[in-house]
Amino acid sequence: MSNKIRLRFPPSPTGKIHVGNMRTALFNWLVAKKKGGELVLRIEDTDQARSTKEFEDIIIREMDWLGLDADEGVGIGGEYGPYRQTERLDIYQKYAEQLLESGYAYKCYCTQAELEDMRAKAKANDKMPRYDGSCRNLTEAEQKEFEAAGRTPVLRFKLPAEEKDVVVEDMIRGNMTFSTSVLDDFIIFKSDGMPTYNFAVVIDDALMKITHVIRGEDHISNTPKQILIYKALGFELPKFAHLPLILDENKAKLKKRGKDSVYIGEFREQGYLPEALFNFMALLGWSTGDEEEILSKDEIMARFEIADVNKSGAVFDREKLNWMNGKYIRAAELDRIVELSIPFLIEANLVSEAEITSQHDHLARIIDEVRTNVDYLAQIPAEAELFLTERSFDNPAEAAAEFAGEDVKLVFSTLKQKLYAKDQLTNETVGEIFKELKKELDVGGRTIYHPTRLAITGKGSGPEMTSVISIFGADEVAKRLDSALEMAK
RNA sequence: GCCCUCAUCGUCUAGGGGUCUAGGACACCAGGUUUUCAUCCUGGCGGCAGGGGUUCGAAUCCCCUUGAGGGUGCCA
Repeated sequence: MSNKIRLRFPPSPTGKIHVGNMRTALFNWLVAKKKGGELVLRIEDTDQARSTKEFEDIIIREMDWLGLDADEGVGIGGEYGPYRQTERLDIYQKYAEQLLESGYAYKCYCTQAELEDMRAKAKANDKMPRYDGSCRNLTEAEQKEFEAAGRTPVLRFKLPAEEKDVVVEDMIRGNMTFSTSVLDDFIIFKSDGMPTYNFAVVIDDALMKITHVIRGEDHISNTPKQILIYKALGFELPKFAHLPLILDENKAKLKKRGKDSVYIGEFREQGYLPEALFNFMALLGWSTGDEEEILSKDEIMARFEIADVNKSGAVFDREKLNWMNGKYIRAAELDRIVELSIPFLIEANLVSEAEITSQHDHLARIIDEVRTNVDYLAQIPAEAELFLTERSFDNPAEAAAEFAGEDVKLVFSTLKQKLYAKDQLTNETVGEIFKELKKELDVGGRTIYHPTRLAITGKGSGPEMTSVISIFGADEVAKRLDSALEMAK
């Protein structure tokens, strides 16, 4: 047995994983890896109505994409398994039994309707909804009676009379005190035979030897209940840290089944780079304190301290993510960006599957040119289109008028001639051509550039002319120049 | 309602009694580079929620108010 620290990421597979959950995974990963500890991936699937294998697969796939590798857990294995809660029922039952025997739990036969009634009444009287404890001291005869009536009991945790205040020590927030008077005899086993969240986490975290529990702020009020269970079972308490929430544009908690696409998969599909999302998520609720915000995984890991995490919620700012992702796209190896961009090009019907090998260098040249224009790779086709399709004018009549302008003919013919005079067209050589053109011809710069751009690309703006021309090559440029002149007639 | 938490530019944040006429990043605006767009560079706009204390001195400490968020489930 080592004294390695052990952390866990325990999502429930009840929806597609989004940045809120993933940021929690990220911080756990950071703390674990930084200190040479272990990260456990546990699947909390006790909500039978909503949990699906599909969502579980998505969680694993997206963690993998971001490089958040667990050391142990679902899909990996380990000595503290199984790691899916539905496969640990016998374990929960055993501890529930123990609680029942030691008097820390009791069976409750109240129906959902009765409980709802109780809640409604409490609300009407401006009281906090608390279970009234009606089943707390049922005799065996009474219990038999309920069972005979076909009622299936739940198990409730009996609040220990000796506990007055429960103090949660939090690595980020310091101490938080809860009076047991605001707690009630909460359910630990549902009538469907499943443990509740508050019960299962404690058993699992204790048995899996978790040393640090880092989770969202939305779990703060669960913590005192869990601490009571730890104590009742004689388990050692882990350290807790509650992260500030990631908020939507309305400053509300991100919803797992919400409408806004903050799902990790959507970022992947839109061509965000994992290291950009990683970097961005790390900066939600945490910062290095200095001015550089583009940080590698290693830098983040080296500088991350859980105690430095903020206490207040952070709004998810897509604009800033876009900026950061664009930075990463421009800084990345071209080959990688090309590989990642090709599917988008195929999807947009700009190239065929068959062409990608023969056209590879040409595509790479184009992608390299247009990457400066995009925030994410799904935007590549729109930018690359003009290089991969026939020319089309937004406004043919206006273009024709432009081509009919004074000196245009001269500019085009001189340009053509110079293009063929070079044995190679690169940004540099094309740049020289334009310099010569300006010097030799007595025309304004606008008369050179604007009609030329319009003739070649059909658009009024776009990538630099030197790139445009060197990408198209002399023949294609000449062809387009000629046909532009035809339009002017 | 009750419990808990939080509170610096529109957003993400630095700041932990004097060096703060509050620093950076995104966004926005302007200028430069590119005779275009974008990239890139420079500059600008913009904030300590309010009120009381404590102190020689408060963005920083305390209290109250206000606001926001979370919880209040046989969801996790």
